[in-house]
Amino acid sequence: MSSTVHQLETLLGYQLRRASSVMMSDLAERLAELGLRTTEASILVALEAEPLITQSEIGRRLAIQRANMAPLIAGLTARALIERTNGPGPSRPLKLSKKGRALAAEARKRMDEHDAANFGHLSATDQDRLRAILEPLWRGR
Amino acid sequence: MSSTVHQLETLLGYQLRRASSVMMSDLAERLAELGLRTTEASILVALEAEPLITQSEIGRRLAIQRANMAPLIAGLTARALIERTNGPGPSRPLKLSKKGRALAAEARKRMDEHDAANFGHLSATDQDRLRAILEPLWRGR
DNA sequence: TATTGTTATACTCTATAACTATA
DNA sequence: TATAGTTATAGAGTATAACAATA
Repeated sequence: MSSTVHQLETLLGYQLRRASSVMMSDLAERLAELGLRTTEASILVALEAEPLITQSEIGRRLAIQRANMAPLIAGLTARALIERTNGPGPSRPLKLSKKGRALAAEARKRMDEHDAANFGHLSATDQDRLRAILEPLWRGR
Repeated sequence: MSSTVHQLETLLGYQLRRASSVMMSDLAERLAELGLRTTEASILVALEAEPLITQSEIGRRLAIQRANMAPLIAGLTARALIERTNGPGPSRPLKLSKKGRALAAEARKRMDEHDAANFGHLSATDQDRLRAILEPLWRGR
């Protein structure tokens, strides 16, 4: 019956935050070897998975706001990793350049290695359980 | 045998990031009603749980660097939420003021509500499983 | 009018380097 | 010397507001 004051570690939200922070650092390190930040890599990989979508559509998929997409796309374009196509209207769908496609594949490989290194020890069942818990948290049930 | 390009959502690391991001936003909203940012609230709650530790020790517990602790502590001190004691040496252990203790309790309550709202639907077993997966990720096995 | 893309701006968290003061 | 605290500074991600161009 001691007046135990709860530690932050008892909170699942806190556990999630600390785990995510360490995971992001690990991923950032792996991607830095490719000259990519995590957001840049996620854009390349998203575009690889779904070619010819617009930058605002990528932003919607990755939860990056329009205003923040602009400089990211500008940077990737300046590095000749992506190109704008001549779509009709203001949208200008994006595509990976040859160089961009190769880098996207490399980035995807690093992400796979990151996942394997950090979650590979979990059983397939536990991996499925984890996904089933996490996904509704950000998709909103 | 289609050449399916993997989606980011298949990666557990990505799931963790998106979930953590949404959870942090939710928590930040709840704490903002108390005039606290997440880092500030975590410092108050940590100090409530373990009185009279130094600011660098708090930083070690919460993974906040010394250099970043300085302005945080200065801000909380200016708001009369914490006070420095006259410990020997350069350490100057911290303590919550009466006002700080009350706010820490409020913050802790918001954190509990946040956890309940977002993880409360999970069975006790699933909550234990989640903690057992997350904690080693940041403690380093 | 609604959407896209852009610019400007600001806030939060995090990171490194360098300095002072104290044991 | 090792640790604590501080200052300055920078990078990265995220947020809002406002504007122009296009359907």
